[in-house]
Amino acid sequence: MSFALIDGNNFYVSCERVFNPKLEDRPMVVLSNNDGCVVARSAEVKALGVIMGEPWFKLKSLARKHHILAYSSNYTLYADMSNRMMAVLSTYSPQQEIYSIDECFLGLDGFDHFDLMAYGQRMRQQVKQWVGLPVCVGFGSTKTLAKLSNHCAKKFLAGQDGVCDLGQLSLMQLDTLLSRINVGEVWGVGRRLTDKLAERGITTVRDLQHADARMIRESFSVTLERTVRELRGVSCLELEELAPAKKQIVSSRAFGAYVYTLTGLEEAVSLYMARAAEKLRRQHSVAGAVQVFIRTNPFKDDHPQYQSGITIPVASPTSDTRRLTHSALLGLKHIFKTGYAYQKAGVMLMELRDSGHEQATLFKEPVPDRPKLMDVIDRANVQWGQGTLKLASEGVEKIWHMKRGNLSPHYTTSWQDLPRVN
DNA sequence: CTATAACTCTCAA
DNA sequence: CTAACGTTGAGAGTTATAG
Repeated sequence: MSFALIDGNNFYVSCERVFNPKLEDRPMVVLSNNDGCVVARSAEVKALGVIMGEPWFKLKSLARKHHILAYSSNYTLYADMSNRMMAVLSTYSPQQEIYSIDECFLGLDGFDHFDLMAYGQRMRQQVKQWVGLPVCVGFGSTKTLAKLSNHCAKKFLAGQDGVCDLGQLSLMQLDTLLSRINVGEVWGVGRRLTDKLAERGITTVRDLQHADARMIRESFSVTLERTVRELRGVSCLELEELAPAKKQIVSSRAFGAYVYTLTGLEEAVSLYMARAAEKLRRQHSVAGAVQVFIRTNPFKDDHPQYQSGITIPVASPTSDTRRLTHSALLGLKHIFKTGYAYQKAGVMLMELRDSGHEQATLFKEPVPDRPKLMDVIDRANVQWGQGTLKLASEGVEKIWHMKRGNLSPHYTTSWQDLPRVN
């Protein structure tokens, strides 16, 4: 068994460029919610030294100097583009694992005598032509190696034209290549681990590949030991074709403007719970407990700080927005303290299980579930847009709404957003 | 004491 | 003019708590 890992290049940036070709070759970024941080960078911006996650306001002067364009994130567009890309790639193997919005693994069982380099080129070419997005392809005998291979393809380290197959290198070539890649590029090795590994003299991928497995398990973790094995070509991570149901569902957001009142927080929590409950119903689960949390802005150290959260069990597991919201608002009242500038709130659905065979309750619920009502609400919001039907507790003013200063049109999902051609 | 729950840390996109 | 810093999910490891 071997794997392919296909990854979109600067995915969000590339999505914007598909519909606005003037952005090609321009230094540009896409920002996180509230136009807060840089979450995607074009090659031109990377060359200027802009790092991932940098707060946008800190880049303002650099941006002026180099005419960096910044787009608010348009997740509706990116999700739709992702679906198109995944659909094309799914035709290249009977086994696909969609790992994130911009990357997927393919299982290559029985592709032993394929010309993988040519196969990868076909994927690239077809995704570019049919969807408009540039991608890179990496092949390897384990998922970790396929990931690393993709990294090489992107950096033109051992690949040609955005495709790389580490399996085609001789042992000597591979050894040399791995000794030139920093250990931090390995899947699962973040900044913290990079530092800890460096203390033990492990700085390159090659170092990690040859590290003593028992030492790694004892000094680090079983996870890293698995990574070492995978680097040696021993497959420890399987392809997960169907995503398992989530064990928890979170909906949280920073506000566009500080919120000071309980009413304001109640509106936000109601909205977040509506989104979370939609996700819950989509995977046909019910929740046994609800967590709600609020906090002030931790970056403002001259402001009084407060953060709190509370978990409220629901009387019986449910996916009914009204009952879940009721519990969340109960919790919110409990933790709310007046006199603070709140910057973020969120809800979490916990103790999830399959709906359908719910435990019969001993006592009658004060508020009974209304599954048909929930179904009508979900359908209406899909058909006519989010927020078409909602609970009154969400309110209407929403002065705390996200900041999205430079949002591109929903080119692929809204007729209204299509530019007029005259 | 052990078993579990709750919480913290790390990583990923 | 100033102030302006993401979201979601998982897993492992550690600490607190119940019995």
